[in-house]
Order: sequence, then C-alpha cells, then structure tokens
Amino acid sequence: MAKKLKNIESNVKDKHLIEIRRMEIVKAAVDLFVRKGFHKTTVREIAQRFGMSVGTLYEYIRTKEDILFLVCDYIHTSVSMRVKPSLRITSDNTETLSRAIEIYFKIIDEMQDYIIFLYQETKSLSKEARKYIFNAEDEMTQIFEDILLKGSREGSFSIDKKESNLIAHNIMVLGQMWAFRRWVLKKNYTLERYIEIQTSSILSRILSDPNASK
Amino acid sequence: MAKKLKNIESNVKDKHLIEIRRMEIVKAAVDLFVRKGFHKTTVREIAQRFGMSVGTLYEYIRTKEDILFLVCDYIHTSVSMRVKPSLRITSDNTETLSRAIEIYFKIIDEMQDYIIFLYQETKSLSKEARKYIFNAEDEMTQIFEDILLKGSREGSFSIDKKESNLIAHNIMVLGQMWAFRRWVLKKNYTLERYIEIQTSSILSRILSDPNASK
DNA sequence: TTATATAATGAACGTACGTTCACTTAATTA
DNA sequence: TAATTAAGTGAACGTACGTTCATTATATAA
Repeated sequence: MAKKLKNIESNVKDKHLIEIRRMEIVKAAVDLFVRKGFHKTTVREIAQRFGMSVGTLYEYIRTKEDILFLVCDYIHTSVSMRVKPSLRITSDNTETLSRAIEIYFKIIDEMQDYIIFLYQETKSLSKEARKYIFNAEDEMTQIFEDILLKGSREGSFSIDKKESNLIAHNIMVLGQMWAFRRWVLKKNYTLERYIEIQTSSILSRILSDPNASK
Repeated sequence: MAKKLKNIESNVKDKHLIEIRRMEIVKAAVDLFVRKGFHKTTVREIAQRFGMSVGTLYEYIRTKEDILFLVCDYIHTSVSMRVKPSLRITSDNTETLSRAIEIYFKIIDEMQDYIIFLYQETKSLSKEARKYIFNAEDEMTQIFEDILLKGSREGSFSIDKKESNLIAHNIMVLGQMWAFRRWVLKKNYTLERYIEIQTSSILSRILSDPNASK
C-alpha cells in the first residue's frame, strides 16, 4: 500500500507532533469542507476550529490545498479502514460477495456527505495528489473484483473474464448512487431494501445460471 | 415543462438581445468552466472570451452565479434536446428501451466533460437554482421509468412496480459512470461494448421469464 | 439637426482571503 | 541561570477578483 506517497513539508521538526496536529487540522477542516465546500471555507475558519492561530496552522502545511489533500486522504482511509476489517472471505463466494456489498453500502450510507465531497472536490487537487486519491478508489474496486474472480475460478459465478472488472465498477457506482441520489431514493426505499434489491440484481447476473444463452 | 422558472434580471430592455447575448455568454463560459472549474474562472476571462467588456457582461446578468446557472441549464437542456427527439416509442418495448439506453449513453460519451462538470459544480448554485437543475435530471429519469412501466403494463417486462423507479435510476447512473470512470473503463471497453454489456445486464433483469409469452 | 433613450466601456472600488514574518512564549541544553 | 532552539502568534501584506459607475458611443425619435 502506497503510504504517504505525497509528503507534505512542515517547519516543525517533531514528527510525532506533526502527526497529531495534522489530525487535528483534518478533524477541524473536514466538517467545514463538507458543509461549505473547499473554496468557501477560509483558512482562518479552519484555524479557529483547530483552536490555534493561522500562523500555527501554516507551520504544519504549506498551502490550503495541502489541507484538502489531507482531508481527501483521510476520508478514503476511513472508508477503507472500515470496510477491510469487516470483510470475510469464506468458501461461500456468494455469501462473501453479498456481505462485502452490504458492508460497503452501509458505510457509504454513514459517510454520505464525505463521499459526495470527494467526488466534488477532488478536482481541486493537483494532478499528482488526484492520482493518489484515484488509486485509493481503485484499490476498493479491486476488492470486489478479487471476490468476483475467486468466485469465478471456483465455479460459483459465471463471469466472462473481461467483465469482472466492469461488474466491480458497477457495484462501486451503485453504492455511491445511494449517496448521490439519497433524497429521491430514501422516499421509496430503506437502506436495507436498497441493498437487498441491488445485491440480488447483481447476483442474478453472475450466478452460474442454469439456462445460459449466448 | 418548467421553462425559465428562474428569471434572471437584466438592465437591458431588448428581450431578444438578452437571449442572444446570454447564449454568447454561455458559450464563452462553458469551456472555461469545464476546463478550469467555476471558482477558478474569473468574470474577466469570460468577458474577454465573450468578446466584450466586463461592464457589458454585467448588463446581462446580476452575479457570477447567474452565469453558472445559465451554463448548468444549458448543459441539461442540450442533453435533453438531444435525447428526446431520438427516442422511438414503438410496440417492441425491449427495442425501445435498448435504443433509449444506447442514445443516452452515447450522448453522455459525447458530453463527458459537461456531465462531470454538472455533478461537481451544481452545489455552488443557490438552493432554488439547484432544485431547478435537479428537476431536469428527474425528468430524464422519468423517461426511462415510463418506458419500463409501459413495458411492464404490456407484459414485456416483469418488474415489481416499486422497482421501476430504481431501475431507471440505475440506468442513469450506469450511463454517468461512463463519464466518471472513463479513464479506467476505456482501457478495457469501447463505448459500444460498454453499452452492449450494460444493456443486456439490465434486460436480463427485467425480461419476463423466457417461457412466458411476450 | 438636436434630444433622448439604450447599450457598451473599463478604470476604479472594496474587500476577502491565502500567506508571511517579526516577535513572543515555552522547552531544552550547557 | 543564561543561552539556544523549537513552537506558537496574529497583525500586516499583497493581490486577485466580483462588482459598480461615471462616461462614451450608438440608435431612435422629434
């Protein structure tokens, strides 16, 4: 895992202190960013929330964009850290996939605002930083693809080899859809029902079907 | 159709001239916005492209946000105006749906940048304006839902009544996915192949039991 | 032609905000 | 204790940018 590919410079020497302060900065910034957007949030506001002066804030970062990067990274890491330990790779591939989907969708539900924020503000990052964030997204997709491939190898699923990647993307996107279209979707479905429908729809597509045509 | 729900004030009296100039403004702004984002584009730049002075620009709008609204509206109208005339509602419901999906996905492909822009910058609009834009999105979803409902009524599709709406959303989102994940998807799929796979996946879900009569 | 209304202009205004830096405070070392 | 280094501060700086307005150009009417 590419940890800290992008190192942000700091005037402060104490590495440990930097870690602590940066986490405080992120915690302070994330709410503001999510609520008001990156551009409409001022560095002063963040510093205030952070409980320290602007000067101090700038001891730990170089630019405002650094804060954005820290926040994006934090969000992705949070999702990832919550999904990964919950995964159970068992011999029942269908069960494994269903559970993975359920976990992912539930976490998206809990982190709706953050997911939307990521989509909307990643573009404000530098090319390099953006790439780093995309990687994280890819890693997540990979988790689903791996499950699909394993199931396919073991005969649980019948998936054209070229399609596993696409299906993994579909799962990701259908999950994110719950965040993006929540206002409409929540009128008609509970999260549980939503997961149920989407899961069975995905499964029906890949379960080694009895009368496979084509 | 709610046309010009949101009227933007102007100093200029000549209604026709306003129409013309605003279209020029939109044409000038849309590229800049898409390329640089709303916040990083200055009013001066737009005016320059527009070929007139800042002062003149401000004769036709009140604030920078007005320009954003005009642009968002323009994009949605463009998509809509391209999709609607191409629709063919025939007696063959499967064919109708497939064609609708194909058209929609192809237009998304052509307007990738614009679609992404919409998602990323709509949040910078006022609540009122945002609502207006969401409506346009809803209208599009409705088109798919109507086709699904008709097919369902006529026995071509077997869809739980409560699910038609969700499937319509799925179609929309899978289309938009082509824009959002293009860099990854294009490595493995052509647009045509993508449409093919997604369409057959959607169809396999809703087609009445093969044994049932059409 | 002169007078009036409409449209176009761009310098000037005001301010918001990212960033810096001279200075203070606290901690560490000799 | 004095000297040195690290961390924290916030007023001040600079400038970028949305918006305005006094002025000029153009079209229309009298």
